[in-house]
Amino acid sequence: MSSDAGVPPVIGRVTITDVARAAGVSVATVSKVVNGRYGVAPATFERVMAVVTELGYETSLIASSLRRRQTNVIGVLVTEFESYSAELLKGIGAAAQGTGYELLAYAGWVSGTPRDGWGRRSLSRLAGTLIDGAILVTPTVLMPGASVPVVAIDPHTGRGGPATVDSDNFSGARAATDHLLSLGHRRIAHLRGRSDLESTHRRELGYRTSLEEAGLVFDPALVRDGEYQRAAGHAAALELLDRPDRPTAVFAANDLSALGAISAAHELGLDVPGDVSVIGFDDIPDAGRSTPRLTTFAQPLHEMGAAAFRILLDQLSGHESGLRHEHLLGSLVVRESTAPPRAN
Amino acid sequence: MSSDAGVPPVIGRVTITDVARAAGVSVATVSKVVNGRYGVAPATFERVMAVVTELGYETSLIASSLRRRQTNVIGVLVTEFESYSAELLKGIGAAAQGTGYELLAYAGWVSGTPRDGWGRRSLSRLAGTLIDGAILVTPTVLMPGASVPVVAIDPHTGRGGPATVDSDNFSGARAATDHLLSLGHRRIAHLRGRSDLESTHRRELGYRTSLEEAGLVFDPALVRDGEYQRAAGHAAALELLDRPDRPTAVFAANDLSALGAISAAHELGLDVPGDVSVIGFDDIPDAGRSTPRLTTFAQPLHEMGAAAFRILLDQLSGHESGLRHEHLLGSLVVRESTAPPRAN
DNA sequence: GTGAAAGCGCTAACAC
DNA sequence: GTGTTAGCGCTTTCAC
Repeated sequence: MSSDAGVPPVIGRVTITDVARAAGVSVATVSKVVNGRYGVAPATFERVMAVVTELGYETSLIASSLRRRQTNVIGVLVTEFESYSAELLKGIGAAAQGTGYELLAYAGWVSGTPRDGWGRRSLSRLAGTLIDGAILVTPTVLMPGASVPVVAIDPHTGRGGPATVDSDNFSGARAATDHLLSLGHRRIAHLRGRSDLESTHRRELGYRTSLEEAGLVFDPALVRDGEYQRAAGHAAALELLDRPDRPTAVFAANDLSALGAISAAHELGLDVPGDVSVIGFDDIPDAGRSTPRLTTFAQPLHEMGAAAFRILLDQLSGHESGLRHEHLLGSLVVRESTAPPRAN
Repeated sequence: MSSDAGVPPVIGRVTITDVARAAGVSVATVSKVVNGRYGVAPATFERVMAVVTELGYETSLIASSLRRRQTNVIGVLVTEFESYSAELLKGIGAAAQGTGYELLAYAGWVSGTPRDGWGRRSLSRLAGTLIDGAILVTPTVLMPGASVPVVAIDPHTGRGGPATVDSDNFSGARAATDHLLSLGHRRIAHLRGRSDLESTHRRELGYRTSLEEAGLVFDPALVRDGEYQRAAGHAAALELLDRPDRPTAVFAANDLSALGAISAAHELGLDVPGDVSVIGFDDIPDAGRSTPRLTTFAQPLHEMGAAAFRILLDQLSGHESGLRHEHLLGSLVVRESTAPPRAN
């Protein structure tokens, strides 16, 4: 019967005012109790706490963050939740355990709006109030004068701006292309990523450099936009593979578009890797479960997320001296989607 | 030189007041312009917009949500970001595309605090202000009187409370156990999940029911707590397998603990599935990439997430008639970690 | 030891 | 068409 021990029922959200009224004190006192400030009589403390428990009151993160300076919440800003960002998130989450910080992942891209602005927009909307610091995943524009510490993962920008964490896009692309080359492929197509991302250009450059060093002439007709997406990769691969002089291998700028390429090949009745080899980039979880299982250049996504969190923590605690640019190495993972070209 | 065309530099976050001052209007007018309300002269509109662009102003999600009724943001509340919640998140994210809602995933469990309360706490902190509705992932306590629509995924509670989405824990566990049974196993151990979750009990019940129907007596010594975690699964399996009368097969209540069991077996010099078969539950991405690849009962995590989002959207748009409890079916995925017991 | 009051950035009535 | 003002829920001086 404790639920009606003199405390009137509250409809909707329980606010500090409800608690104050029920406990017969002012909101200021409730605030002090809830935040463990000094200067409250033990008896008052008890009484307020009882009501707090009774009503199930929790201070509103929003209201308090509006007034306070810090929230102990770190924001992870992504365009949307897909494999890549989800893997980073796991790494960030693991690193956050035990630090006392809570994580808030925000997918701020509303389809239909221009894609570029999401990072800046999300940051502006959350920073300075809700979050103490932010990890930006693949931001496309520089954000000077951010009001909180920021770490960017695989950003478009160079090293001049905020702290960054990235992986070896260029050498990874070279490793992927070299793998195809060493298998004996000579007609190697490339499915490019999103043109607004720096990683796209670095991967394409790696591809072209490897081709060149192997003494092959770069053929623009063999390059298509895969947009880092499954559907786009599928469509692009369809065009590429549906012709007599089709390439014998495809280097996709990420796994999603590689997976799209595989399904396109299947749709055309082509065997992978028998008729065409496909290699991806990232090593997202799905890469290990496709048929055939995807050969890819693996990025250490968990480690990248964890590194970003650590750097941010450094900045938050005022260690300006902390490492500001971390570059992590990936590795080639050879599975089943690549093989020597069929003898002609 | 447009960056100093009469607009004073602003330090820190750009607020509506800064814009108002720079444009020579009141904050109310800026608010109207920014929110596209009627009653603003074209000239004023232009001028304000120019300053907004100039300064890079974005309305603070926090401040506006404190005042407004709705924010167009849906909260996904999880204990932490790990494989299970990450997969759900991807499904939710896909369903959210194009709906105009933004997603905010909040990991509200700070290690060191009691685990039970996180859901209620997170919800209280965000609901009524920041988010219009919430998807709770594996909540452990009922939350009556939530101030926003809520959908729970795999909740502890029955169907009396909020809308729910779940999978077939009982029949999935039966399918997993039956698979082991059909291979000829008779000594089958079970690694239980977290005791505060309903799914744990239903999976254990499925296991025991299958055993019983096969005419086997349930042996409590063959059941250990795997806690749904890798490390706990490892430790529990170590005990279970390091004895002469060790079981020939292990049914782990989820993939993480199954993966822990496999590493424990390897540590003991046991071959999987040669010496001991291991089967998991969930089919998280890692299940497809272990050595040996894990046999498991797959839950349709993406679909579950998408379903939860759809139900929430229904509630948000006032369709009280919408489906309130969705039950999705999983399927057995036989890979390499299970085989008939070695002939003795 | 406690409460009144100001103010965080914003929106919405309501004046002007 | 524009500005003034109140107030969302909270924290924090500063009186009492």
